[in-house]
Amino acid sequence: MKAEIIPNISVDCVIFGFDNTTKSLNVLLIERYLKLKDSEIPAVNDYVLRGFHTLDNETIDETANRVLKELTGLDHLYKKQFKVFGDPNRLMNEKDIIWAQHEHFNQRTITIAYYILLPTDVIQIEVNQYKPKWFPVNQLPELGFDHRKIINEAYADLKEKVLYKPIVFELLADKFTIKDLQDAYEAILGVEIDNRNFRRKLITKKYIIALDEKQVGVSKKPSQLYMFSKDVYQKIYKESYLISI
Amino acid sequence: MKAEIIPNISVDCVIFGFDNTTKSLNVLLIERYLKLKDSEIPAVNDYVLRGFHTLDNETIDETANRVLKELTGLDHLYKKQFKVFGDPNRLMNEKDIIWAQHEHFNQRTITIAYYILLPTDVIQIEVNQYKPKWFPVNQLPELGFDHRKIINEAYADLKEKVLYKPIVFELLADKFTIKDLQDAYEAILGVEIDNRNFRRKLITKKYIIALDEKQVGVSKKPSQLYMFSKDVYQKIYKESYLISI
DNA sequence: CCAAAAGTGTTAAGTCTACACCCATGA
DNA sequence: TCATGGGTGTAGACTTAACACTTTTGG
Repeated sequence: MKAEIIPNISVDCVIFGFDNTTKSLNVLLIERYLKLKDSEIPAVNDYVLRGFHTLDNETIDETANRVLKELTGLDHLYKKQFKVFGDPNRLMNEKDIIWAQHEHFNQRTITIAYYILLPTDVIQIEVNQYKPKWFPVNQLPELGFDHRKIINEAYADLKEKVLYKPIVFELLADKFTIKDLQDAYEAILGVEIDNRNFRRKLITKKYIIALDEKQVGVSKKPSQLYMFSKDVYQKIYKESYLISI
Repeated sequence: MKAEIIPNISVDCVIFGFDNTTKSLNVLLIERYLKLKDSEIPAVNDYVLRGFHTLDNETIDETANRVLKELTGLDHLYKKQFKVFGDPNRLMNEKDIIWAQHEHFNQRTITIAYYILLPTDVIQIEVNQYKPKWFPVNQLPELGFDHRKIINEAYADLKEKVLYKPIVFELLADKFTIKDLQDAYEAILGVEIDNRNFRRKLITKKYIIALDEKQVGVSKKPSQLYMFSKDVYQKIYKESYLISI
């Protein structure tokens, strides 16, 4: 029995990648391109998030995993289901309608949106059949459907969560420097952070563990590498009820 | 053109009410009862959350509003869409199957879950046709479908959010005492809070405003009433980036 | 020896924790 | 005048913010 597509339920993934070199928080997008035969200029030519319709025998998380596997080749990425976009008119601008006719989907679809965190360099986008491209979250191209809204809401959620959950680490390699951490926070929050205070604060944390290793291949003083211990973190933060409204 | 039900998409609402008298965080549930003609004992007799299927011309939020209007008579309650429950086998235990046959819904349904915050005493449950009942969140009755799971996840989300967002106030009347606030936090978090430190901390906040009013009708020293100013809160917290992981 | 980024210290202000008694009121 | 819960103060530990220079390294 082959699994059937559920036509009105989809999953869209906002893949955030932190680029350590440019210190930029990026979003992975694929092109949406359509040229009708009677026209010179393309009828649709913009970017969208990758998404799939859910199959009738899979969970929502599994749908998200399929999207991720296809686009990144990876399993087990950090992913957060953050909101449903279900406005009846969400796919109703001109290009979306042209596209929907061409792709033969028509009825109202609600989409369950996830965001995903990873360091950009763990995936090789060149070899992917969908030709995905990274765009800085603050310089997005023209976007199809309601995907600009989805990305903006994902980003807002990320900005909030990053302040009180240890999710920055998902944007970095397993071994990172304190500067990397700071760069990631600065890129996400769009603020400058005092380097001395930041180091002091973070190095004191028990779950940020100095390794017996330094950076290699840099033409300057190589910096100390650290790792994040989820286990230690969870032990410490089992119950800490600091009300900080 | 009459709006049609979307058969595979529903909205379920976890209505949390804080009862100031018993100092208990409660959940509003309705009974699910079914007696088949050939049997003495009811085939189904448990409690569930109230939910509706989404109509094809309404947003998800509007579906949630319909649920709330019906169950509480109120609009404009604080509501948070927190998670989608879409496991293909989520309605597959014995009673759920009997119930589904009886109610003529069968196919896989995904439900978009909200939680709602209000003070229990703003609604009169006795007059409602569905005979809803409050249950302390820590003493839930037997629950149908996957609603125990939904409630538990709603509660977990609430516990987390209450620490860094000003949502406790949604559980209290517009005018409240500092003790009320403390009781609400204690009920939600299941901890005891030092009264002196709590008062000091909260009274200092600019957005917690002392009124020219005291409690009336209490047979002891009447306490000072306060209100929460959302405006002041938002002005203060426009951008405060304290990383507290 | 130079360029580049890593790494470091101090002070003052503010916040958190722990702890126990007096006070104002209505009955 | 009493019972009840409202309301208060302090000291020590800790955390934060603001601020600029020295050190280490590879090339």
